Formats: sequence, C-alpha cells, structure tokens
Amino acid sequence: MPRGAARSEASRTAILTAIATLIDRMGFDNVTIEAIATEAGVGKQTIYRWYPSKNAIVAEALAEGTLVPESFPVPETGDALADISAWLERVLAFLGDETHAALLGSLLSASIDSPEIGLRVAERLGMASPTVAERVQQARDAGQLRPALTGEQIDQLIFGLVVMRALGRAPYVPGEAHRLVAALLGVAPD
Amino acid sequence: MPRGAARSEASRTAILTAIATLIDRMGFDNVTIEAIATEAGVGKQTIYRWYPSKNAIVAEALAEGTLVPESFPVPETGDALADISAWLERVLAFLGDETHAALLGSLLSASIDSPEIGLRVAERLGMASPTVAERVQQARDAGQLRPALTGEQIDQLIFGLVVMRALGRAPYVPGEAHRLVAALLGVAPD
DNA sequence: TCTTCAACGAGACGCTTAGTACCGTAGATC
DNA sequence: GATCTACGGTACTAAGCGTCTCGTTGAAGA
Repeated sequence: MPRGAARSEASRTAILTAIATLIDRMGFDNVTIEAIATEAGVGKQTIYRWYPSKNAIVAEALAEGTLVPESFPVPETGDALADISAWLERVLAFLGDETHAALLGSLLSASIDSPEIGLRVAERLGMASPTVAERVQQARDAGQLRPALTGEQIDQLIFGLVVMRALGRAPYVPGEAHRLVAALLGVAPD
Repeated sequence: MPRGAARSEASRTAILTAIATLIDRMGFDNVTIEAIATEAGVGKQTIYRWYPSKNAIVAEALAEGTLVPESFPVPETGDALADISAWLERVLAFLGDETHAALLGSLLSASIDSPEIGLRVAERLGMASPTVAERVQQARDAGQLRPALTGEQIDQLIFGLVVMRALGRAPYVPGEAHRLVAALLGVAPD
C-alpha cells in the first residue's frame, strides 16, 4: 500500500461533473481547465495530476456515463434486421435533439485529436463490441442474410450516417431507420 | 469608387498561401494567426481587417483551391452508377494518402464550428451542386434505377463513408467504390 | 500515539496567443 | 497637393496553459 493520502474520490467526481455541466452551459470549445477547476472547487494541480489534457477528462466522463447518461446497446433477439434498425432508430431519435447533436459534434471533433474519445463515443453509441459488423456477419453465417456488402462496409456506412446526422441536424423521420437498414442489408422492408 | 488605397491582392494571396504552407508544415491545430502573419510577411492587423477568424481564412483558401488544388467533379456520362463510382474511387484513393486524410480530418473538425467550411469542403469533394442526390434522382426519373433509398439518403451514406475513411485511415481496396455504389443504388455490380 | 508522506485547495509565476490600438509610410482618389 | 485608407510593424491588454510552491489534511507505518 502506498504511503500518504489516497486519491480523493470526491474531487474526481466533482471534476467529471463539472466538465459535463460546463459543456452543457457554454459549449465544448469554450470550456477551460481553469473553469473546470473553479466549477469543481478543486485546485488546478489536482486536475493536471490525473489528466494530461482536457480530452482525457472528457474520455473518462464519457466512460463513466457522466456526459451521456443514456446508452444504446444493440438488441439481440436473433433477428439482425430488427435488432439493428431498432438500435438505429433510437440513436437517430436521440440525435434529433439539437443539444445532443451538438454534443456529439464536439465529441467527434475531439475524436480527431484523441482516438480514445473516438472509442468511447463508439462505445456509448453501442457501436463497439459487438459491432454492427459482427452482427451482420453472424446473420450471414446463419444464412439469414446475403447482403451485397461486407459487415465492415455496412458498419462504416451506418456509423457514417450517424455522424452526418450529428453534423447536419437533419430531422429524423420515424421509420426511416428500418428502411435504411433493410436497404443496406439487401432485404425488402416489411 | 472608395477613397484611399485599395486592398492589396499581394497580401491577400500571401495570407492564403501562408496558411496552406503552415498547415502542411505543422498541422492544422498548431497554426496561429501570428505565425500566418509572419510567414506571409504581413501585419497582424491586415489579417484581422479582412478575416474574423482562422476558420474564415481556411474557408477562403479552400474556395480558391489554395489548400486542396485537386477537385473532384462527378462525371456526367449519363450512366449514374459508372459516374458516381468513378468519382468515389477518386475520392477514396485521394484519402488513401495519410496527409490528405489528416487534412480532411482537420477540415471536418473546423466544419463543426463553421458551416461555411463544411460547404467549401463539400464543394471541393464534388458533393455540392449537382450533388450525388440529384444525380440519383435523375437516374430514377429516367427509369435507369429503382433504388430502395432516396437520393438524399444515398448522398448522406456516401458522404458519411468518405468522412469515416478520412477519420479511420482505412486503406482503400481498388474496385471497392464500385461495389459500394452498386449496392447503394440497388444494382448488381458488373 | 506519533512520524512520515502524498494528495489536497489555493494561488503566483512565466509563457504563448488572441485581438486591439497606434505609429509612420505608401498608394489611390478628388 | 490635400485627403483618405490600407499597409507593415510594434506595443499593449486579457486570458488560458502548464509548472511550481505554499500550508493543510488525512492515511499508512513505526
């Protein structure tokens, strides 16, 4: 056991809560380390002791669910088309809220610098282990589907669409997810 | 005619060239306004007089072709599948170069702040007027295609894929563009 | 119990950059 | 030739980054 005082869980939580609050209040780009310290009632050094950058704090806040409380697991009923389109429906509806779309936009921007944030965002959206790609491959192996594209290509197309929706603020039309997924999987929609 | 000296075209060009040089040399995020002024041999005030932000300079450099000299017009042979897949092939091959992918990544990041940059990027990539969406619609009207998705959905899927490739640095497999576009248009590949 | 040691809140410090203000100069209009 | 505006250059304020150093607090070891 190391000597001295242990890391303060209260401070850690306060930092994660503070960054979520500030991003919501003043936008991702305008949040400074100093403002986080003040908002959290914490010394700046305490932040720099544990996090090398703002992105690292964001990554942890994402992993803990402090930034985005909702999660979007892909259902597993055995029907890949229904599972994936139900999932996409939830994600697109979530992004229909302008605040959520703006937040995801900022997180995507941060992902360009920080691959870890990219990974955490994908996790939050349910797009990591098992990925949509793996789901498609299972359905293909089970003989349920014979899509023209590889699982990985479908995965990229769907994630890319989610990204475009986050950036473009297109309104979501109910039922659209089902038609999209059906077309990508090469199945006639119900 | 306004009194006094006119705007210096030499300075304007020097600024655009300087930002392109510096982005290439030290990466998008590390380029400061002061460095641009020094590199261009121009007073800082001259920059602030004409551009409200770094993003505005980038937008103009994009529009002039200073940042990305290549352009990617969608061919118009009348065969929508061939046209779009030839175009996508060129774009994905371009992004296979890591430098180009990194540049596009930075530009996408800037697009989140600045819709104008998003528009200019789309223009450079050939994805604005006429868009892929319009091309698909023409083919549909001419009875060449009956895709399951709307032109706009296909447009978003393809642009999203381009974005994912720029971010994910996936290598490009020759011929992939054709299979992707064929599947999205609901046509069996040749 | 008492010593030791690391994390803590707080804040001073040097550094860099943003953005503004002002200089004297050059060039274009009246 | 008088006037006006953009120019290159420089000084300036404001703000944030990241480092460093206080005195304090609290947990582990003797």
